[in-house]
Amino acid sequence: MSLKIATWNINSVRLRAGLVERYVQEHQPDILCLQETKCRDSEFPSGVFKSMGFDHLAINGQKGYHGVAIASRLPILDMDKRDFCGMGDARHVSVRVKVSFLGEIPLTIHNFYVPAGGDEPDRQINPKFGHKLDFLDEMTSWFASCKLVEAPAILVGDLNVAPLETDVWSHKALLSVVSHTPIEVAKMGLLQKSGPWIDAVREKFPADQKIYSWWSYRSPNWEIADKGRRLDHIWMTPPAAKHLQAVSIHKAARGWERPSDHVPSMVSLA
DNA sequence: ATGGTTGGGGTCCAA
Repeated sequence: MSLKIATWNINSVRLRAGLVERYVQEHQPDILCLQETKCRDSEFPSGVFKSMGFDHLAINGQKGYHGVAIASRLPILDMDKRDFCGMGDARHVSVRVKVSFLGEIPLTIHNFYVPAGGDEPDRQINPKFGHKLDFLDEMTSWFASCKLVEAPAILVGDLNVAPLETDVWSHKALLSVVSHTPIEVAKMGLLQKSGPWIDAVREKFPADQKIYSWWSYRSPNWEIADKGRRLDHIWMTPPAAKHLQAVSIHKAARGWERPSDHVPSMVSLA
């Protein structure tokens, strides 16, 4: 009686379908949420997922950029997607699944790919940064209007914000680097209150511990230099968080052949 | 302070 849910920015699901197979074999998630699938729905390698036992897929893709998907061993009762900021980007998909130990109300899973926000942390000169801030604001107001608190829900994905000092290799060096600026951290804080959402990863890895889920491709010595950031998150409403058993971040996947720059994060519920 | 790498689609943009 347990459920394992994982999230992974795969940076092209077609190119890395083999790495997904390896991850699934080694860690056996029941539900796998992917970001940056980078292909149209018709191009999604559904056969690979079906052959691994993920009979139920909710896909929101687009050509070339972004794209999210949820692969599930459990039946998907229904799926939804929302076009945050009305730009036509495929950055959200959600499903509901029945989980016996969570009771009668289905579990809702939201999978997000929040905009990276470009290089310059100033919306006047960098519209991509403005888009990121607006996206976070819209998530906050949308969840605030959902009245989530009594239902079991999980929010996962590449949120492209590392909120804590221990979510980055150097708090000081990254204060003006997009992903760790005070305005992004403040907006993420408001988003967390909108559930309220509990940061499941930090339930098991206390805030005094450094932990990362992403290492840039631009660092040839990613492991030695270890200039990582925790951009990928798993959050839960209290009725789901009650059942949290374990959290793991699979750093080894960053060292696999032709890796994604992100590694998978997983929670076990029981 | 700077430049470093990757993927997709096509000779450049987003990350």
